[in-house]
Amino acid sequence: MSKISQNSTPGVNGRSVIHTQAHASGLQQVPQLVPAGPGGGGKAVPPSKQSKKSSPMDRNSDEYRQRRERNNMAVKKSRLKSKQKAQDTLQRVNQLKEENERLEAKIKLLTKELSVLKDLFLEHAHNLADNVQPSSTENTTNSDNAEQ
Amino acid sequence: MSKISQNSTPGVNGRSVIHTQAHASGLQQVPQLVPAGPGGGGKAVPPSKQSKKSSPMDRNSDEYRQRRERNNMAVKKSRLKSKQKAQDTLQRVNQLKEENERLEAKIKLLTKELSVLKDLFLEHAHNLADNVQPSSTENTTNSDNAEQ
DNA sequence: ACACATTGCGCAATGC
DNA sequence: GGCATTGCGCAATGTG
Repeated sequence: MSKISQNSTPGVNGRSVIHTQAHASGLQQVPQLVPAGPGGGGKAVPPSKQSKKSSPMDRNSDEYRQRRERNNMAVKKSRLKSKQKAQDTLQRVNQLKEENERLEAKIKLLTKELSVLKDLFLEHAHNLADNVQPSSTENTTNSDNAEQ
Repeated sequence: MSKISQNSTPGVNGRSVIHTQAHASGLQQVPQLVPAGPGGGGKAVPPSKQSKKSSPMDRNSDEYRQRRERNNMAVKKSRLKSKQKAQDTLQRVNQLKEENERLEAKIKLLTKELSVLKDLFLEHAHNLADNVQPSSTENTTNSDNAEQ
């Protein structure tokens, strides 16, 4: 399933995306294209409000580019980590399932052992009862266990 | 290696992003903005090569936009599902952990019970060996059962 | 050919 | 100011 892709070019400084703002609230109007030409100044903030601090953050600036690249790395890292964790969790499930089975088996064994011993015990009691005197305390010495 | 498309198109009014293509590879190129009004002359594909089948798929076309929107929905859905699954898995872990503890407790109990019974038997054996008859010191013949 | 599903990736907002 | 997370859209690819 799925493969990966070739990565971004290392040394190449690839300005690529324009991505007009449209984030945050999902919807957005104002097409607002930022010419952002190579030498073009990023001074194209819409008249609505050029808030955002006080600088539209030129998408050309080296600093911007650097920040982006760094963030991209961080994102990649974070996602990798996340994926790893998910996988670990999945593994943990299997592990627990296995252990569960083990325990269940052990319980079964112990239960059986117990049952045998109890039976022996009962038998013995009966013998005693038959041999010795039929006292009045040995009659309903029954204790059956019914586990689920 | 590397290459593929590269075009740009305006984000146009209702739409949101511009995204000057740069996927798959570290391409770049000037943002090539095109006014691209609603019906605007979007034809902005650079002369480099409009390979890709035979249609650069205008980012303005309604069809393109429709496809995008649909895909966005699908993506959202898929991610939600994925997240849900992850959460379920996490829950499963807790569930299993709980059950594990339960089982472990049960084992402890059974083990103890077994031990008691065994001791009882041992005592008996001793009595027999010593030839001691069951005088009237039977008091530990008590059976306590406390299972759940 | 076609529609939806997945997935890698970059951007931007936000958390810390 | 900086990395970490997260929602989101795009495009490539997978699947039926």
